[in-house]
Amino acid sequence: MLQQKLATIEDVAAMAGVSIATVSRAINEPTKVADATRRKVTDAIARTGYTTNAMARSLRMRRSNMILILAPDVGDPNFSNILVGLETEASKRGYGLLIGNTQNDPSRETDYLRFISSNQADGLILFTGHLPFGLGQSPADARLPPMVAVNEPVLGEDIPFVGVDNFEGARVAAEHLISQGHRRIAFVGRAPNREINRLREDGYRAALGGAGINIDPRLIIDGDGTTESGRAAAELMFVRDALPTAFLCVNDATAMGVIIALNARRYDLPRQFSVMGFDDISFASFITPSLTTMKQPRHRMGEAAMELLLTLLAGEKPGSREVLLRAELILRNSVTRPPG
Amino acid sequence: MLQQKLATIEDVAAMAGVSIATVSRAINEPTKVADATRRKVTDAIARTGYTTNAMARSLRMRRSNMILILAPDVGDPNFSNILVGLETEASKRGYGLLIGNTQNDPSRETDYLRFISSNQADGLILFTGHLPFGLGQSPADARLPPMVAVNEPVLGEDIPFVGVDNFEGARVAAEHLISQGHRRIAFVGRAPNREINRLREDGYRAALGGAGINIDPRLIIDGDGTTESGRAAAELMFVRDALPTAFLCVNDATAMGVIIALNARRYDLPRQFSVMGFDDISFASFITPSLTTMKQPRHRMGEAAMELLLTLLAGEKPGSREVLLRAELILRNSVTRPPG
DNA sequence: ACGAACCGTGTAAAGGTTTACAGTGTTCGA
DNA sequence: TCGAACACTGTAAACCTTTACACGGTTCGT
Repeated sequence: MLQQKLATIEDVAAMAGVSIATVSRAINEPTKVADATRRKVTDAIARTGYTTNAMARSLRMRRSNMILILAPDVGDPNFSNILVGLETEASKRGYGLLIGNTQNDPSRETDYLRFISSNQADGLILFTGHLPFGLGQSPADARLPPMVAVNEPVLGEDIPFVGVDNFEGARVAAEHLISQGHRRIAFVGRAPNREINRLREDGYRAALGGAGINIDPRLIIDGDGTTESGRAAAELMFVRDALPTAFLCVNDATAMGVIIALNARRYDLPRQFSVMGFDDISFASFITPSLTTMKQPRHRMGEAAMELLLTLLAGEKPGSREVLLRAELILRNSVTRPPG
Repeated sequence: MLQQKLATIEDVAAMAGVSIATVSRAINEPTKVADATRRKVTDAIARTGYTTNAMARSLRMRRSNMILILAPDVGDPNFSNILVGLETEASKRGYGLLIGNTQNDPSRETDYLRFISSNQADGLILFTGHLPFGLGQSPADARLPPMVAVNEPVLGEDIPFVGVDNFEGARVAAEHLISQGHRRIAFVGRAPNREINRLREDGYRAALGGAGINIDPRLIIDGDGTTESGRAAAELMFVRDALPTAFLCVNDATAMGVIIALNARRYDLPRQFSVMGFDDISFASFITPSLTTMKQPRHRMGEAAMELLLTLLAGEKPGSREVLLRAELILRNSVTRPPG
């Protein structure tokens, strides 16, 4: 009763009294096989509990129906929702997801490429913002595997990209602050060498420029996007004694740092200071005051990225090699009119 | 210069002037091949850029060196760190991780089993707390694939388990509150049919019992572990007009809900109420007041679970089929002595 | 000096699919 | 009635490894 070995296509063929070719066709191109035969086959499949051996199939077909996800940090609150989107689309199309957490370690990036070179994965989704170390440096492998970058673009490599329009989103955010009456607006999280940060800063500058506001350079503070950097940045402002009425932060984590610092100094938020984030991570609504921010359509980003990759994989020309989605303004309690 | 097709073992063999068997041995059992030959082979490998085709290898070896991770929600803040632990151990041993996000949808659970039955994954890590739907119901597949449950045990199935000692952890937490002088301690997040919740509640009861404290049943409130359920629970206490001096919450998310509710009612925390969580998720330190909680050794849980699974996979007898790690008390600012 | 043990290598089978090609039988038009 | 077109089905090759087995050559103990 209990089958020791898994049933193979041959067992099914024997039971149905046909050749293995016919079984294969009955499964993969049902129209090409006579009704009666097909019934016999499906019957035999049910009786044997047969499932196609994916390894043999991949070997023959030269593709694995697997996608490798390369992410610097799977714990990033931005990551998981995108992953769910990726996964929704992937499993809809019969693909599986292989996860590679690199922690920004070049050797791990390289290591994970073995999945590509060994045919265990057909394509690549990049969260890292750069090509995996070991890919594309030598001219030998000018042939890059099919891949798409998500969330963070890869600079100077013409890699298809799906993400949010950071420039536009930051501009909308800054304009919201301006519309509330703020004129002295800080930007926390400057990092010119990180594309996302740079774009958001540009959006901020564009909004202030558009409103005819001169930017006090002391209100622009470096940061690496961590909560701690936000906290430190806020403290720095007090040291410099150049205070804004509102903080536009490069992301929610940074904004939480700013809020923590201001709370610690016993300011009454948002009455005395407005704070705005970007991303709308899940905890943004839990901090006090709950965070006004720009929401990234993460699920859709994941879906769009996977969709793009799969069309690339199918050898078709994609509609566009860059998909920019709009961030949505989420109004909560951390922004109000400036004091006075 | 650019190889159209990937090099196979045959190309390497030809270039090195040996048979493919020797190449295979030079790679997999280097000691079994003469030094001079081995050098010729490694040389040829380098020149051709050969990598073993994992599909052919898996087909032949009947294992894929892949592990399927079945999780209800990859966005769970508890999840990612465990995943990193799993991944650390897995890639150390040459295994890859396949991710299956089930959203507690039985059909998705079943669907993901195709990776097991098609030989694409050798083993299973279960975050779900139950067998995937479709496994183990019919007596036919009495042969379960190698698997281990992590974080949440599978009830009544004798599945190897790695997790935290929830009973002991909750007891330590409750004892901490008692040591601060609390006598009226609420338990938020009762859910008798969820093993984790049940154990934590038991630990709470044990601590209070041990201290000779009678438990007011009105201080035990149901909850599903979400932030919203914590908020609702706190509100319910006010309605019931049965207030504790401290809230022991089944997890951090619930605790954050309680804190949000108390903050909203303008209580001064922790002076008027103490709140304790369990898990130490990353945001626990960011809420105000920062959360005193029990830290789960998530990274180690992941490593231990993968280690256990891999020994199972190797056919060896594991040291123990259940690994219970200790949760660590993390002192922050949400707990103090009761008022008065 | 002879057999045993051993070392290094090659031959060939096996692992389970997909699919080009060939073959058989039926239908249909002229 | 005959050939062509057609609808199904089968044969066998190909995908790329690993490994049992066989084989030839050395070493070594007696």
